[in-house]
Amino acid sequence: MSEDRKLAVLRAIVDDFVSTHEPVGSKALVERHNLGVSPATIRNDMAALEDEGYIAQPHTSAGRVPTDKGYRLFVDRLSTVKPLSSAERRAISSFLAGAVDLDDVLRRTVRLLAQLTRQVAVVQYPRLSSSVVRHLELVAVSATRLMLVVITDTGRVEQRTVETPMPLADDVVVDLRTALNTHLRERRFADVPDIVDQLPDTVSPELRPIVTGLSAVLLETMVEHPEERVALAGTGNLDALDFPHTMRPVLEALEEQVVLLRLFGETASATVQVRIGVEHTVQALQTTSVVSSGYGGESLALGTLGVVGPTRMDYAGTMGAVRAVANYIGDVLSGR
Amino acid sequence: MSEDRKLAVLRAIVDDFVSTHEPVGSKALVERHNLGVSPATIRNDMAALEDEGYIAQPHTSAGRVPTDKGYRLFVDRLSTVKPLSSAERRAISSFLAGAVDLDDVLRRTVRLLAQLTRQVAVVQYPRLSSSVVRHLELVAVSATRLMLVVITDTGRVEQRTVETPMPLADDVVVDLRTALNTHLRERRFADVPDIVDQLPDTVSPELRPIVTGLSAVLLETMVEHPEERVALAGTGNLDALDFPHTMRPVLEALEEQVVLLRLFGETASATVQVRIGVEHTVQALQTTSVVSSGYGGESLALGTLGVVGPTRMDYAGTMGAVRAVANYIGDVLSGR
DNA sequence: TCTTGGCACTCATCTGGACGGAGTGCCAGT
DNA sequence: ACTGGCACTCCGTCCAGATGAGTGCCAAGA
Repeated sequence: MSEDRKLAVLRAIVDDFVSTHEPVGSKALVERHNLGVSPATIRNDMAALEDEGYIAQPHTSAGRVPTDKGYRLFVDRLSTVKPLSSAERRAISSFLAGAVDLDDVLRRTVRLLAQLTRQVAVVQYPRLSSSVVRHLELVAVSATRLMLVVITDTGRVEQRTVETPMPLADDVVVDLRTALNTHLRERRFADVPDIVDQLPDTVSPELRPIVTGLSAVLLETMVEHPEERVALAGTGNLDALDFPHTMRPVLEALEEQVVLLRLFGETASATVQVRIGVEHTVQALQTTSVVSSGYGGESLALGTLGVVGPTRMDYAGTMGAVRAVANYIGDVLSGR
Repeated sequence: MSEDRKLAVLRAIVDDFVSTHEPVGSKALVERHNLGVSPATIRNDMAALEDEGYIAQPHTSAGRVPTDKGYRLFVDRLSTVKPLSSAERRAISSFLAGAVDLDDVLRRTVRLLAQLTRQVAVVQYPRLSSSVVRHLELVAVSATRLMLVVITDTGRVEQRTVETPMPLADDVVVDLRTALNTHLRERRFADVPDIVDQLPDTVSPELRPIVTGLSAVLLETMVEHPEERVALAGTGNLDALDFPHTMRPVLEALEEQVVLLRLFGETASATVQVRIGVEHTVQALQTTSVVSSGYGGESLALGTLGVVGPTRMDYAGTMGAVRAVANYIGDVLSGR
């Protein structure tokens, strides 16, 4: 029995099943692909593939369906990432052109990705940890209340209010703002903790309690509790038929930012990664596959984006779209 | 035939159908409600209600189902808003306590509302048009690029980048910032257009081209294109069974911010409003009902929030939850 | 040793008919 | 104005049988 043909059969099964969404049998297989052998031979190969766990039968006398393990083999060895058509490339640039700010860029990106793949798209905002502080702003919103605004090089804006232990005069606020910017501007977020630690020592004693309070909030905002955000689109592309009982758990998981971030926390590199069905650590996503990629250039790793869909998806096409969009948005954001 | 009893019958039908989700017949009706008459009598009433368009039969010899018109009558005349239980009240305060910023408040609110109603919740960010400018910030992100940040009294932060026609020195940026704040701080957004118009005249001639450019962006950001935002939660609560074919159009509509804002644009007042099925101007939502309310106090009208669910929903309970949450968040946000 | 045609077998799906039950509309009687 | 009775409609379910796609296995051929 030819090992090569066995793989060809697996590929054919995946192809057919992905497009028809129905179990595929030996006869249909030889008709639709020129395998050059008879159905009986295919049946032998299929039996072997089933023994090895790559395909399964929903019930006796039905065709075969790829297992998660089968998809894995397919993705690893049998499929090549499909480059986008030139029409699709054009769509990307025209879709992203004219974005006015970071929010807008990400909103457009996530919708674009959802549209290209006809699946649910998720785009993580540029991670704070790999950003640089562009500016810190301190605004008195009341006598004892400051609003702290952090602006990063990627255009991300984070804000937070801080209670001060005593009322502050306007010029004190100015001093504080200057002090903060002097020490933090153009510094990488990764370096922030060390700098913030020493911050109270750099100001006059009477300001120290205030700065100490500010430092705590700074740390919390920028390091400990860096509210990483994600944009989501295309939930309407989910097809109830693809999910055994309901798609409720999937929708719930998608709404849970924590889950999405965990998902992406595991994908750092700029290459396209695929996680299939049971490979997920999150229970609710074990009926789905996730295709993801970091964006922002080789070393930058600004963030991650990807799509979530049924395990039965067009991996080649989806991987192509994810890769293309990741490249594109990486260029856009690092060119800022 | 008693008009009162006819209404009682309608109420009973709505009650039963909402809880069982099955067409309700005359016999079941007299059993479950003490109407004090026989099924035959009820049948007469039902026939009348059907003639008048309040209820309908899915097919001959099935029970009756309320029509959108029936729900409308029910909501207007037959149901009273159900106050929350004390446990629910407690849940609200504990859920909202500890929110650190506006984003956090709205995120928590929308999840809370989704959880209380077991439906899809939507919360609009405080409308810019009814906000007051607290502070304007101008940050040079490169020689010819400024980032404009607007902070409102409700804690909302909007940002936008502006290209300047010529490179700007640091002290010029400071001057500009001061000028902007002098004229705009503490002004209502509604007054912004007039002020911005006159802005170029208030600065020295050499700054005029820059200020003109800034003015345009200011207007765009704050008035013409005020990116109103919404928070969404609970899409997992949608039940596929409640929607004829797929819930895809509903999910798509929910993702479309424009649609949601249109939905809410029509709800300004602080009282709870209900829009049922075909009453929607948006096609995709005609299989749903929306319960919404403005928040932010009688006159303030900061924004709107609400829930989207199947027309078959517990209107009394939902209206109670929406009203309570609107009150609560109104207090929280105007107390800032 | 690999491939192939043949064959018996399994089992989901479809069909059509029968049946029960829930529900209705109508009518005549109180 | 209400009620009980009655005939009728039509959905849902169950059953039996037919259909057909698909399999596994085997024995024969290359």
